[in-house]
Amino acid sequence: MENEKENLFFEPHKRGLMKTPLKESTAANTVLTEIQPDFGPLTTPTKPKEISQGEPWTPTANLKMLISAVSPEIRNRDQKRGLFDNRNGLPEAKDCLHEHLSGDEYEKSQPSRKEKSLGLLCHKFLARYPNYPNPALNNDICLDEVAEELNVERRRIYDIVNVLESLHMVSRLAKNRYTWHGRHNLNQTLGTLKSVGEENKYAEQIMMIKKKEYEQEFDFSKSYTIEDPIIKSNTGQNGHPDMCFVELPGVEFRAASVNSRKDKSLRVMSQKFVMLFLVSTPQIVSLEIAAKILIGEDHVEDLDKSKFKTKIRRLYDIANVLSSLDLIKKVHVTEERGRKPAFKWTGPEISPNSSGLSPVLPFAPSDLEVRRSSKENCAKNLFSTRGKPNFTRHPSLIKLVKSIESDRRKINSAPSSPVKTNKAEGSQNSAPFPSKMAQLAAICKMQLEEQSSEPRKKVKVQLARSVHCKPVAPLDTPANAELEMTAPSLIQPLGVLPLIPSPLSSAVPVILPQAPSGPSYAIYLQPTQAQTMTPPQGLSPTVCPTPSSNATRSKDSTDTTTENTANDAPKSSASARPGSLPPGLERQGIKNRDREAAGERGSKRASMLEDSGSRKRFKEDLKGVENVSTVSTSPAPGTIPVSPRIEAVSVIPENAGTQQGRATKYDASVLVQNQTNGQSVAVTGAQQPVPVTPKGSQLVAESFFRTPGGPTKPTGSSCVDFDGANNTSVGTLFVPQRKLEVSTEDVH
DNA sequence: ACCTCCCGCCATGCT
DNA sequence: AGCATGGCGGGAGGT
Repeated sequence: MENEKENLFFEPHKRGLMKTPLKESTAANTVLTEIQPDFGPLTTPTKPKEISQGEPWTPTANLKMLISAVSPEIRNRDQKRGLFDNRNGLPEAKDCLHEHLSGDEYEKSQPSRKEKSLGLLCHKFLARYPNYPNPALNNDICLDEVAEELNVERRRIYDIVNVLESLHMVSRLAKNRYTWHGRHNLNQTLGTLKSVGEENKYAEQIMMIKKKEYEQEFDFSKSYTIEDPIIKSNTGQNGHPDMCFVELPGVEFRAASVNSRKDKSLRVMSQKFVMLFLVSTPQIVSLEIAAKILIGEDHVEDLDKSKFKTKIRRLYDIANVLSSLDLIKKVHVTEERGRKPAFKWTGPEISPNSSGLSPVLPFAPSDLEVRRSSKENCAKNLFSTRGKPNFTRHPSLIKLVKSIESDRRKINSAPSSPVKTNKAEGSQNSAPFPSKMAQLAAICKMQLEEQSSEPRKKVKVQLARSVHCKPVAPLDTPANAELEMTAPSLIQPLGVLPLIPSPLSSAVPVILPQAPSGPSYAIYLQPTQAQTMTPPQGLSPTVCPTPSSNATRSKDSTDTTTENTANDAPKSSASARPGSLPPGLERQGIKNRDREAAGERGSKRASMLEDSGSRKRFKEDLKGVENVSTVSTSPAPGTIPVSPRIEAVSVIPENAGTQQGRATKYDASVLVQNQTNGQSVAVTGAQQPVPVTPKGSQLVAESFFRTPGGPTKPTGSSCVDFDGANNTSVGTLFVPQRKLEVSTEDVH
């Protein structure tokens, strides 16, 4: 196809091809590492030269390097040919290439570890596909091909794909084949994950953990382990043990094999990890806490070290991919005890897909309808088969099915007009980069590719925009200030909040994918349709304001601080975020976001663990709690007497762009809010006034299923933020006295 | 010394 | 049995 603007729609793989091959030097990879962020020179790629570290790079050079590094083709040619596979240890190849090199030299020529990092690999992978692929085109991904082109073992591709799958950015089509969905479903997915996270009371869990830690520090009493009831509670007892993979309609697993491991898979971990960010007010999650929570869900009991380490390893893998997607960025939280690795959410602000859950959400009726339909679709799929016991479906879903189908038809039939998205939205634009060299390099490369491949300036524009956007980012700042102040207030009685998982959660309808029939993905909206979409949940965010203050404070001990970093703001990076689209594009972007309205919620699956007795107990507690929790959201001021720890936080931002991204994406207004509130705002792109045209149905695909209101829904969207805040705050409490420092990490 | 996390063995489960 | 997936953790690069 001709692609219009950017080549967004061409087939995914082709993109890669488009790149202009500069020359690659073996060193290219190396270069990547060091590449500087500048993009300026996107245009002319010069020849790449290898750069020695330390050498100053010119943008052009960087680009070249990146390209070569990234470009599969190039790599294939050269590296592949011999160098590349060190692993294989093909001496011959090496020899050929590096005959002249001595052992040391040879080694140096080899790609460094960083160059082979999953994060960089992910960037390369992502560079191959548009953020918003044209559904009408063939968006299939052949794992073998990708692995070959990127010169990596297939195992690595699985790591990436699994995480992308958790975000519904890809879906398994068949053996060795995946379908690329890009960011079309992302907001929806995130909204759903947020809802599920809320239902699972992750915020509370986080708080509990922090509390425990805090207590331990002070030797309060026993050493708590993950085992605490609270944690456990979430986990299993209620009957809903761990949550299962949250699926979107149309994006479900089609392979039984896949399903078999669903519960343990990286995918689930990835979703849970994302949930933690979405429910946390400061949106900063340390690996330690994430690991504890994840372990807790699985098996509280054995929290042995090895298990913990393994979990951490996995989280790094996931984090690398999420970082490549610009959804999170690495930061460090510094406490008295030391520095702890953590990640900060830099993705879009998400309001939970209320799937009906929370009345809170202010959707326009029409929107609701739309969502429903989408849900229904989901439902359809979900219901259909798959019997995984683990999943639960929400009753309300059923209703929707009909409408969904009709929608689906429409959608399918609808002509797809190329969406304009600009890919720029994605990472490419992001001029601001993350600190990490690798990322930068990747980004640069992506940009280059785009340019080369695409015609356009759009990209440039976007870049520019992104830059502008950043200002928005400031959100954080306020927060920081507040934090400190607030922290004290945050204190609550330890026991106050019931961390207990809500029973509801169990109730939560899970969407089951069904796989059977044709790939639903086909359904994806078309641009127009997209527009139609309802405003996402995001609306509610506004509501949140209150929380904002809370939020601010609430931040967990750690994070809190950090974010503010102004830096972040700037970076914002619009870049990556899809949201940040050029004006024209924005709409589309928005649309995309919107669609998500419906959310499904996953249910947890019952895991094996837990003792029944405790479960019961928890369940009961939960019930009570839930109610409470709903309420609880509101902070209970003063209850707890803990000393706040967050006294001083120092942020060390480096790059920081965190939130900006979000801001970028969303309207200014939104941004404003954010700033005001601090982060709490959950704005969804959807809101944006996008005039859409309707074909409302289209959305369908995207929309997840949201659970219709679950029974009680614990927190409304707005509440959510709130909760987070509370939680956080709580966390803070626990942590008190430490000084937290957050620093974004750069690259090293 | 600690943080990261690459790498690939090998289990799992479908075909 | 063969192959696709992907859990898992040893061990090494980076800082």
